Amino acid sequence: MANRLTTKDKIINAAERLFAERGFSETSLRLITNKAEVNLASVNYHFGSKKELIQAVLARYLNQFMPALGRALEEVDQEPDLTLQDAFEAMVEPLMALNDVRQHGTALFLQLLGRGYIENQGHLRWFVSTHHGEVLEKISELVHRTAPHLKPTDIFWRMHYTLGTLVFTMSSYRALVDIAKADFDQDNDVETVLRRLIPYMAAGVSAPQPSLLTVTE
Amino acid sequence: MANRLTTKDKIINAAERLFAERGFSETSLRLITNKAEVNLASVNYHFGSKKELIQAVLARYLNQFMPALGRALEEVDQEPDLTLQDAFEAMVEPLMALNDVRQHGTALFLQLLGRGYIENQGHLRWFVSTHHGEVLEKISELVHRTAPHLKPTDIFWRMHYTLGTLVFTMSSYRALVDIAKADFDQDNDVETVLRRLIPYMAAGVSAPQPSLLTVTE
DNA sequence: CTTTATTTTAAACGAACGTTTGATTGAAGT
DNA sequence: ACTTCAATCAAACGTTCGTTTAAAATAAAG
Repeated sequence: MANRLTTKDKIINAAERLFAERGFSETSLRLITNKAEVNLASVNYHFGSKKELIQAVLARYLNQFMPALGRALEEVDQEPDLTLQDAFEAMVEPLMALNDVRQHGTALFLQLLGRGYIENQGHLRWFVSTHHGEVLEKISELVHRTAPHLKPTDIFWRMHYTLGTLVFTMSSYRALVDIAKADFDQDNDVETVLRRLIPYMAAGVSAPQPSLLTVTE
Repeated sequence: MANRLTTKDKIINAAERLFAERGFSETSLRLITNKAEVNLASVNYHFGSKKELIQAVLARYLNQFMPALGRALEEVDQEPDLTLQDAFEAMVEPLMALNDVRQHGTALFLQLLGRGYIENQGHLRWFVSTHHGEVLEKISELVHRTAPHLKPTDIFWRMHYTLGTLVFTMSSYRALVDIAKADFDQDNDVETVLRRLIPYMAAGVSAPQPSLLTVTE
């Protein structure tokens, strides 16, 4: 009957759920420690500060996901006639694998990612691009290969559009799934929501980009 | 030399800038009233509460934008062979018109919209759909007309993807424009950023949607 | 000018927050 | 058995927050 989880794990498990649901600054340490059934002071004892707890929560997923994504992209890069659709689909499995590290891990990670990007202006963007820059490079490379009509600057913008689509959708994940159920009687799990996104993102990224300078009338 | 702005306007002008930059809950009334050079208590005197101030900030833009967007959509609806690209381009002018109501109004509005959607789970989503439901209906209708291969549920999802693309891009507006300048020596104003988005969104929304149920392999 | 509303002001309120403290516990090492 | 040390705990600390109060200042009305 005893709880085999360490205090540190109980904290991080409760924290990520609440962070994903309510955002970082809207989630107090008192709420986390109540939910985790540990003492308030144990957060600062085990993690140092709230900020370091947030980083630990994000790092647990990033450290698993980014290398796995890198490997999946290398693999799909061998494919001779690769489409952008294929490249995006290759990202689903590493994302879904996060469900092994933790129940609802995929949804939690994407929600946390969205929260992190929006809440703290540019901080997470910097962290990801410096700690996992090679993976981002690889994605650019694959996009360039499968959509050679795009200039590097177009690829830059469209990767950010795609990130926006992904994290905004996932940060509203619960609400959207509930509406889809109520209005269309349609059930959606995480993987369905992800796969539903792919045609949109692939078509968007590879769309022709007309010059913006010649447009007046 | 005298300041002709009322206290109420000074508050709302300072508040929207800070809300857009830092988010609602990260912006204290003390910060707003310092920036606006008014007394702390005047917020509660003129607006009642912080929550009502947030609503007033958003309402000022929504009440101008939504009717203008509605008119623009009605107009473009007359067009016999309308494309989705045209429909999206029709939204640019109402958005840019927000620069008249306030300097940098377009960027501010889109940033505020993004903050509102993400920060308070579902509250703004409910407000917009109940107060401006006809305009959203009109958009769905136009999408259905220009992309008749999509089911209503597909349109629902893709409208939210598009909203995500738009508000995420605009909430990172400053950072993205700066990176584009540094890495590609490319200058972008708000309208350029908006128009650059359109091919992506139009291609994404009108992409074919394969069935998700048959996929198992 | 006097009286009445309206607006502005300084000050304080109570609540919630992240963090620190210092005592207490319980297992490991000798 | 005694010591050591990491872990837990209740309690408090100092800040910051949104909001309220009641007096002072200003504008409007008679």
